[in-house]
Amino acid sequence: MARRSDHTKEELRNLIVDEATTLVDEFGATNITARDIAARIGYTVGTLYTHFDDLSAILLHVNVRTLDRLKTEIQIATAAASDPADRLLAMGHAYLGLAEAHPHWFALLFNHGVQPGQPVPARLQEVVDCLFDLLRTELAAVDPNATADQLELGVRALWCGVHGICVLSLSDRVVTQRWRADRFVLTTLVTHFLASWPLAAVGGGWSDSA
Amino acid sequence: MARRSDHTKEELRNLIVDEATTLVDEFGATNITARDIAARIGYTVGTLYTHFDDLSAILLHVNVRTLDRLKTEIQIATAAASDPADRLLAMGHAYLGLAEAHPHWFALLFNHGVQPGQPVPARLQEVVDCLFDLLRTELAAVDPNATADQLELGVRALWCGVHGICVLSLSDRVVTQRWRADRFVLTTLVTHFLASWPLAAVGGGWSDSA
DNA sequence: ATCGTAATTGAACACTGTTCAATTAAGGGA
DNA sequence: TCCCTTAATTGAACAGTGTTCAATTACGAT
Repeated sequence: MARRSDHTKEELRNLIVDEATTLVDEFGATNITARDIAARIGYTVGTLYTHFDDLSAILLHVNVRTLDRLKTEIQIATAAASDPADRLLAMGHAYLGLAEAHPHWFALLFNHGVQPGQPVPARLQEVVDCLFDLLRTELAAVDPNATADQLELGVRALWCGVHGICVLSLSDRVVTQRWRADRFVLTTLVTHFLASWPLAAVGGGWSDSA
Repeated sequence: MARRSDHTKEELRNLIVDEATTLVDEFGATNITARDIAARIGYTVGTLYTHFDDLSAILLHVNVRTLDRLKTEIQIATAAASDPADRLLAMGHAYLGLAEAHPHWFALLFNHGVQPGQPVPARLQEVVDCLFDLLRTELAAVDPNATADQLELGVRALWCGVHGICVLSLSDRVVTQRWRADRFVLTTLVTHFLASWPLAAVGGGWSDSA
């Protein structure tokens, strides 16, 4: 039953990640199995391991797709706004939008950690860096007088804030009452942040280049 | 080998949760097993299931402990500060402090979700509500003129922001470079937020009492 | 002392990720 | 055309997981 000619090595790899992505989106990463993926593409479970080291490796590639899509949607959202502050707000809403539309992708992205070992996928780091750059550019445009240190702190603070909204939005776990105003919270956070940006009081002497 | 007299029903329940809490703290929830817990307290795995429905139920009780501890530490931090704004900042740092000291507890708290079904543990909701109340009180003290709607949005925004810092701090997953300035980020976020609090522009007409 | 009740056991079950010898197909050389 | 090397695919195994349940054991009341 081996069908070596049906797909090239690379096609099959993509096929596996495609199917994994679909399954994660629908059922969540914790509810899918290696045998599920294999069955849906008409192969046996053993085949997965000739193309990937791990099930974990497959899921990491799903994360790359999620980040790629996030980047795309953020770029689209940015293009639609004209003011730097508006662009930052739009980026936040795009972030939240993807998290709401595909919670399982989002959960996998931040729960499925890389082992304490080094092997951080290059493509993943690359997309993250790109997103940070987008943020930094816009925040710098809001007030060109901000120092580099302030800028770095600000970017991080904004990212964290928006991310926190997304994370808590997806978990009616701890905060159990379903919250229907996440977008208002997002606007509140970003607007307040930008209203006093940059603040002279914070932003000096934190970077430890040790 | 049954030792019914060694512990009462309630003592044994506590013993199980105690051991689970310790193991989670050391190894992380994903790396411990029902048999591990049982072995460490000198019982068999079957015993766990006469006292709890699920392994998941045991982990939920671990979460209750985490929240209790969080509440305690936040109250301690609050007591040490005199200004409302300082208290809010101190609460944030206490939050981050626990997350850094016990990352596995923290991860379990926000990853181990309750099923879409209803059974939200009462004690859990109770502690969360208490924490929100603490936040609301302090934020109200910062500016007594804020409306109730603004207050609700503000509390949520602050909580989310701080939470996001904690979450991303614990994951060198996506943002892979280890970040040593989380406390500065926290100060930046909270300070900026409070510097323009409350903002008339946001805070009206978001609450849908439908 | 005996009995009934209930906690405890340990052996099973179905399922997971993962491995690996054996099988099968594809391509090249005679 | 046939064979032979190479490599992808298989399917049956393995160890380990959460979970169940009849059988066993110990306790408290009679």
